[in-house]
Amino acid sequence: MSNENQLKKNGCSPSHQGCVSMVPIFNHLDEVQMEEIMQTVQSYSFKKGELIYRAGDTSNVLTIVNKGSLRIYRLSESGKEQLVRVLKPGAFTGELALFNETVHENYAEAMEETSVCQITRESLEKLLIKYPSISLKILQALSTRVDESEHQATQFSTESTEQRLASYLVDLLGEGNESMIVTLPMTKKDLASYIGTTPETVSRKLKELEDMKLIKRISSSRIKILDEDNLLFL
Amino acid sequence: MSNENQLKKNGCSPSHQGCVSMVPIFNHLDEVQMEEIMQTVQSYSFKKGELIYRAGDTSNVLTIVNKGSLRIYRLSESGKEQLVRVLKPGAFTGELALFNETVHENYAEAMEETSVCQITRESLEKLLIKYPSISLKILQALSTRVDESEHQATQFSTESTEQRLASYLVDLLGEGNESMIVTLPMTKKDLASYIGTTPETVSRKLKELEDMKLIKRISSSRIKILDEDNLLFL
DNA sequence: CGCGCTCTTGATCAGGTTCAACATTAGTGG
DNA sequence: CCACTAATGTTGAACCTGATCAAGAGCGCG
Repeated sequence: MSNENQLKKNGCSPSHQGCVSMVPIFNHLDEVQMEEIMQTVQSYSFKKGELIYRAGDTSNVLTIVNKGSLRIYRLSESGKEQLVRVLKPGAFTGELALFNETVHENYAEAMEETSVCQITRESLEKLLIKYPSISLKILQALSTRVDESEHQATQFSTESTEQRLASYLVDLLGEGNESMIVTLPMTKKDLASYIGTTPETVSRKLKELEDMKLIKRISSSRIKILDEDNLLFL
Repeated sequence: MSNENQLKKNGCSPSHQGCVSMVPIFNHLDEVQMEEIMQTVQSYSFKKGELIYRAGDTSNVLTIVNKGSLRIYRLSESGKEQLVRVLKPGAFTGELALFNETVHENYAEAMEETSVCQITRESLEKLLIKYPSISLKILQALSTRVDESEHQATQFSTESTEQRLASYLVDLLGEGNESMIVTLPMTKKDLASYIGTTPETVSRKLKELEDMKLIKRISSSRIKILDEDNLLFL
């Protein structure tokens, strides 16, 4: 982590307790155990656009998002940027450099005012030995991420841009969203990067989907899904 | 796992010990511990083309390749197949269904006569609690896989087919291969699927690379790398 | 030996990128 | 709070990479 970005460094004070109890990899523990974990994590804040780490950095901490959101992106050999995922509160990153004692391969950037907790390799290893249930939670999270990432790679190589955009919108909708309205959680530029295309194409394809009466654009970032079935059926 | 595919089922007999001791997630343990693990795994064999599991199957085992190789592939929503990776001895699969208690999202198929060891969720959880170092090994392996998979997704979305093919060849070469000759570990058809293109395009691009004097085709599956630097520089 | 594959090569076609111009939005400072 | 600037977003036109279709060659396997 770049030192100039460490705006605030403080032990997790009681007022921050809510944060750790929200974290999926810890939230099965009881209050006493939670308190123990609080002692071992450090809390930091980042302003919009600041990097938590960059590719090539060494690191011995796991970073857990507390509030705000992080943009995880990669640069390809030829220098093009690809948005890999967006981390919301409760999600973590940095596991590659941590567990393999290597460098980061991606970049983590604050998308807004964001606070994170970090736990060092030593502390985490102690916790994993003391509470093996935590490793199961991390194993769960990582195998889900492998799945998501392979799914994304498969989509890139087998489906059209239109299909990828459509299924992204349906994913955003989730289960049981009565309003059928989704709010894009990122700029169109980032969305384009995420689904592996250009902003121009996103713009055109959204218009096409609207012309086909599959969606309706409410505002620049809000879209109403009119025909979920046919969106997936493209 | 499909029952009809369980050709051979036997506890790991001493003659199979070599197999488990080769497995990266266990090979840091001593002989006594290794013996304990042997008791908990089951060994199976599969003939070429047989499926170890398919998408949609539930499962409570982790599958570790012993001998031979497995083809892990996915089907996209539109039914197209994509080769996700090839497992060689020591590698494992099935972690998604195992740790998340959900179904498999991909298919595992024997590429040749292949033997695997399987360990159940219950046995594995007991081992993880008893030997936390095993979870660290699995966490390492999974975070490496997340990285590889994200790297692949990034290549799909940011690099040309030619670049992907070239960097695949360089990856195959690895470090310090004096002969500069790589042997394709799969058919051109699978290679095409793996790098996200068609067999026709693979054929054409290989020819282009040869015309550019970057590679030289020795035989159908053996290729000599003539200019590693410029292959990556494309 | 011959039937299936995979593999190669050619010709055509379409989806998506790129470049350029303009519109819109968001961010900044007076 | 408005005005100005920079960045994002939209639309059009030309171009190009790579997919598709088709036909033939090579290869492995029963």
